[in-house]
Amino acid sequence: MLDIKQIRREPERFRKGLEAKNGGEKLNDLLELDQQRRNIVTRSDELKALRNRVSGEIAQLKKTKQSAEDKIQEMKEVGAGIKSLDEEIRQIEERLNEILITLPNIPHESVKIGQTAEENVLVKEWGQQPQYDYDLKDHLDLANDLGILDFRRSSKISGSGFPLYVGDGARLERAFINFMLDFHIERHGYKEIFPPYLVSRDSAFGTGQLPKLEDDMYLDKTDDLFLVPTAEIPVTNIHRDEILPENQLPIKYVAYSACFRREAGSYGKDTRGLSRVHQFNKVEMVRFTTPEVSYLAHEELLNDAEEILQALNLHYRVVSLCSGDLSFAAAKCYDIEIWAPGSQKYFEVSSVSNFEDFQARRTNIRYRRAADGKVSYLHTLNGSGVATPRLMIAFLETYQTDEGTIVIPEILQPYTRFKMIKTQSK
RNA sequence: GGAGAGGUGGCCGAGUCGGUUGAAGGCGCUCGCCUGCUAAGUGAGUAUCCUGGGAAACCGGGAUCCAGGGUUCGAAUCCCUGUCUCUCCGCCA
Repeated sequence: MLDIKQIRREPERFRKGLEAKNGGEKLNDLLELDQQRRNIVTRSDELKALRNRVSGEIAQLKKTKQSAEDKIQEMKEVGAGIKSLDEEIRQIEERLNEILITLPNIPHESVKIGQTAEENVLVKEWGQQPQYDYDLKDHLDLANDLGILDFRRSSKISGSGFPLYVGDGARLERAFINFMLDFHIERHGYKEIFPPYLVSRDSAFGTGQLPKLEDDMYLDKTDDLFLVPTAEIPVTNIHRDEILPENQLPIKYVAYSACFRREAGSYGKDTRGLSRVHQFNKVEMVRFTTPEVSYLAHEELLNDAEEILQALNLHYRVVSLCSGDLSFAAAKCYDIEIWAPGSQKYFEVSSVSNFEDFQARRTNIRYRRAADGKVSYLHTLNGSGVATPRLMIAFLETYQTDEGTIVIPEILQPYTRFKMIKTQSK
């Protein structure tokens, strides 16, 4: 959520920012409502001040057994006036809020202005596309032939888009998760969180999934709970409505969670095998920082995610999203795209975002500055570190042999407990 | 799922028959004083949000005692609904 006071102060800056993000033209309405609201609040507050004063007088009169009838009558009218003004305020605030909660965050100054993903900026590449002297399979053929992934049967269980890992495939998936968690905990100093997978409407609103992405989440209508599309939601909401002392910052959490996404309206796009699924596993890093250091933290976060792929020796590139491709809540975002040699494509495995105070405002997470004791909103950031399905794609395709088996790199072997994946016995 | 108890400031905890209670008291914390260090003692301060004024320090007004409604001139205090926590019973991985 954007700050109405800042908008009031520098409307043109916000107008530009919102336009860069293909955001609405509702700024004038917003400012008009804001002005109306403040006028009426002033009138209501004046009446309340009067009522408070006279009520005190009434109390005194009653104490000394004098009649207060005329004052009580007078205050009845004042009370009615307050009630109607407050009702007006309520209605204005409702309309104001409706606009405010749908305005996206505005991009950081370092973000390129652009419309679509076409205009994203390549920031760096790590390693290079590996070369092979034999024909490559894509991950789905590999996995089918090895018997480590069974979409035919999972569709029987749940429908399309739900992976069923089998045997060494299941173990490899679990190895990824544990490897990544340990890596971030031990090398990058994150605290591990194991969060709930169902979250309330408030929580999903807080991180910015609601109201825009309601249709992309699975909803338990009976209890009005959403299955998490990312651990970002529960983990960020850990500190909702809190004021943290500055010396506790930065806070660095890492969480594994299953993630659930309906992927509504994405038919036929990237749908082969694991590239786009309704349920997947992801290790997510979340940081809470002071505003001063959040962009430093953003770079660190990117680095933390990259190191996973470096440790696994997988080629990737990093792009900085242009303004139009940024998510609703993000001020800046890097995507890490991993190379899948069998598919001859890059796949997004991680999104590393700085939300500045946008989520903090929605979730009401603040901190108390050490210097002067003042309270302000902190900054939240998060990054996937990383999502497994596309990691699996790149991994299988990169480490395939000419016999269709998969070689496990040494660093992962303590987790898999095997060095190679061969065809599973049925 | 059934029955009951309860949600007050950073924490504990008091709030009488509704009336200067943003809220006693204590702890903690901050600044100062004092005692050669520590402990003890002592003085002051110690919520957030909205709004008006001011460059700012700050000053004025309003709101907030889980949330939302209601009763009332006036509610932390009464009524209703929701929500969360705890206890007991049932059920269950």
